[in-house]
Amino acid sequence: MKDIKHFLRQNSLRPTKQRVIIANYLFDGVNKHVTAETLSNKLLNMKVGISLATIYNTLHDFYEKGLLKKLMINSERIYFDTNTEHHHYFYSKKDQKLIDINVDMKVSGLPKPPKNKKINKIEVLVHLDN
Amino acid sequence: MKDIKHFLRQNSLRPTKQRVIIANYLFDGVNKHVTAETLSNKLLNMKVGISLATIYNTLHDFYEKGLLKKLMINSERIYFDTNTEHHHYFYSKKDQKLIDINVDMKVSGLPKPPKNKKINKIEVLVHLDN
DNA sequence: TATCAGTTTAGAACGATTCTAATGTATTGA
DNA sequence: TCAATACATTAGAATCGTTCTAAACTGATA
Repeated sequence: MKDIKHFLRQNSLRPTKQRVIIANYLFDGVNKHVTAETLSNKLLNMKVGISLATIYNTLHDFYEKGLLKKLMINSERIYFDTNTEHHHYFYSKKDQKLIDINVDMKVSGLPKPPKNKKINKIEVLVHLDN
Repeated sequence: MKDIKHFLRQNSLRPTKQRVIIANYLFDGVNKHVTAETLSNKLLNMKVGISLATIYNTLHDFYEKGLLKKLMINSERIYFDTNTEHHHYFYSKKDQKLIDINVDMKVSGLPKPPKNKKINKIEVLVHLDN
């Protein structure tokens, strides 16, 4: 509690009731992938009512401060990942589920980027069947 | 013209005026990445008016027949790629542009997929800066 | 060439997200 | 401690890409 407030302040975020609740859930030490909807449901399960607008605002604010990574996995909704380290994913379309790949992987055979462009980062998405 | 109609029929698609126009544009031998919007604009430039609903229907129909690949690059719109071979991409967020990577690449260090799941395909997305 | 299944279309509906503007609250500094 | 104010929250409206609806149209078939 105390440290979540501290943590928010450290990141120039005013520790409001809603942000504290959401941060407590998101940054509890277990990495998570959430959407506005899954987060809202989780909060409802916890008997906490926070408006959707605030959930969107908060996810966005946390993202802006680098506390969340934004994922573009499918075009239906935006996923946020509490693991902001560069890493890769397994993705099961059937389960609509992402699983972190937390080991180093190497990509070989990469061609040169186009003129005047440089490589920022390489993302590997491993699609799962079944 | 003739062969586009033939091509559509081969793929169990009735060669209507609109589908012929769109297929002629999409499958002219030059690979393309389009969204419903960019395709609509392109058709308007060509002085062809095809309703948005038909554009969506047609892209979807072509996709269903395996003539287009659907891309989930960002969550704002759906991209379709006329190159249906498995391949990778450079992506420039700034330019909102995708560039095909048509060389073989190898990914090493991949962990085992979760129980009861098997790897379907591996997609590499190379983000460009600048 | 009549029939009919499949297609196109305008516009309505939808769903995720963003915006608006009114209300509420954490922070500040006196 | 409290007033002032800058920042947050909220319900509900708006937005925007996409899908649906249902009426009009057209390619295929016999």
